[in-house]
Amino acid sequence: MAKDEPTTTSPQTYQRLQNQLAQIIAVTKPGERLLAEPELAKQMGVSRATLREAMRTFEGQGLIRRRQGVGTFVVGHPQVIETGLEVLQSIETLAKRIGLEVSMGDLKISKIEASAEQARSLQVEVEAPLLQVSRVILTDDRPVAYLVDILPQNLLSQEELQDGFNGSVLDFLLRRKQPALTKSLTDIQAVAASSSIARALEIQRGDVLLMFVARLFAEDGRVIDFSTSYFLPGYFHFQLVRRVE
Amino acid sequence: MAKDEPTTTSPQTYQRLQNQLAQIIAVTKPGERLLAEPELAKQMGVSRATLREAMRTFEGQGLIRRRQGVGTFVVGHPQVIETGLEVLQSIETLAKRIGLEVSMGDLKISKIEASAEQARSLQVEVEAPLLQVSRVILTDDRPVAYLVDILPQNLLSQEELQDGFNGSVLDFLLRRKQPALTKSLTDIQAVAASSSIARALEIQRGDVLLMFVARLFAEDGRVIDFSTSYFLPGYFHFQLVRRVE
DNA sequence: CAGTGGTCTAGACCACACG
DNA sequence: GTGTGGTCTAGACCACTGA
Repeated sequence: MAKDEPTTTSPQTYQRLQNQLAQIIAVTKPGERLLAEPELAKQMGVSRATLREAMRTFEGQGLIRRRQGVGTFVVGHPQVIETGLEVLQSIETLAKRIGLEVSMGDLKISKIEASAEQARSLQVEVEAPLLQVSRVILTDDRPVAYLVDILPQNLLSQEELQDGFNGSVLDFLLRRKQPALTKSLTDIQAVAASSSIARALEIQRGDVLLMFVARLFAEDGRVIDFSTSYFLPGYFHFQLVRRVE
Repeated sequence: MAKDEPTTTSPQTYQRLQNQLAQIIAVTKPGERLLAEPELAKQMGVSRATLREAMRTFEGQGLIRRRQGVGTFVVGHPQVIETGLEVLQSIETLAKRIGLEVSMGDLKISKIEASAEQARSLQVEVEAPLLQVSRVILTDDRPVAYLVDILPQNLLSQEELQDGFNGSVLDFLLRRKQPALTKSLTDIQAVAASSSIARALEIQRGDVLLMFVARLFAEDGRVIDFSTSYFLPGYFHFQLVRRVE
């Protein structure tokens, strides 16, 4: 194991704190609340800022969940959504396959005009009419993914989405069979949560997220859907077989 | 585009700051230094803590680079290493293919004993002798990836690595042809940089990183190498074709 | 050595959830 | 209202770099 080799004489305060916090979290039952930050900071003999810094780690691992106006809670070990990346599947399909219950929250469907980037990705003109579908995936009342689909309005009207829409644009398109889909070209990145996404996922701004940016292609080569997906670490295991040649 | 809809009356200070900072960075030539933090904070009328918070974004995007004891510098737009994920290739090979110069820094080769996790991943006994090879990839003197390979000592001795070793364990194994490699099973995650990794990559603790955890398999099914790779966002574009079925 | 970023403090005010 | 987490301040000290 690679060790931290501090060139300083004593460990940083936040590292000491992290150990103490790990203890506290370990002995706290899932669902229970931690002491309020000012109180906890006082007990541990540090300022609130330092305490919060130490807490970031655990928030990032999904071990605690902080809710403004309510408190900080210990989270039980969640069930992980494990999947290969070779085949494009909706989160809903994935979850169903492993017997995990997921629900959708915060569904927003809005008409927008193509920005320069969107126009390029979707192979349409700038300011072309687009439909934007955004939603949050929850498991056990916990937001774990934030998904945004953007597609030309002529491919999917707001009205069509009313009946039998489970939230997944992909599932909807697959069920409709028209146009026929072939593949998705996905870009994989790591990003820090912006304020709006942090709010949607009930995490802190700056927290780490895995992001997929994908273009979905039809048989005729058209781009049908431009999607951006944000995943909380710890709740998903994306795997991939890479060939050696 | 989804807008931030602040329920509050005025935007947060750090958001205003980010706009101002974006301006400053835009008009500063790559390689030039920004004003010192206390000075900059004073000019912008905020505390240093708030300024630093606003700077995190740009650090994460690789637009600025902070070096303790030296200063904060504007970074020119780097060349992106773009690649599909289907085929396992070393960073060195990738870079060469697109004509990008990379160098290796901070090479460490050490003998360790298998931890429980490592033993499981490599299919060996706990405390079995392992070789750990860690290194940093630099382009243009900028650390962009931190790579750790762990493999059984009987597969690769410290001595063997002396001659013609470019840093890539994968390239070395491929060149040796024995044992024959078949595939890599890779797990994709997003993580926050720990103190030690932040130091190696010259970023801030907590900054966002893309992480690959991979097991490399030989023809006979043995696990030859257990590797962990950390990538700075902005310097790599990992792409993937996902099948629809 | 002087000047930089890295960390920490004590305190304050705000936005939010809930009764 | 009360109590929570979210943000911000002014100041301090430390660790690091390079002259």
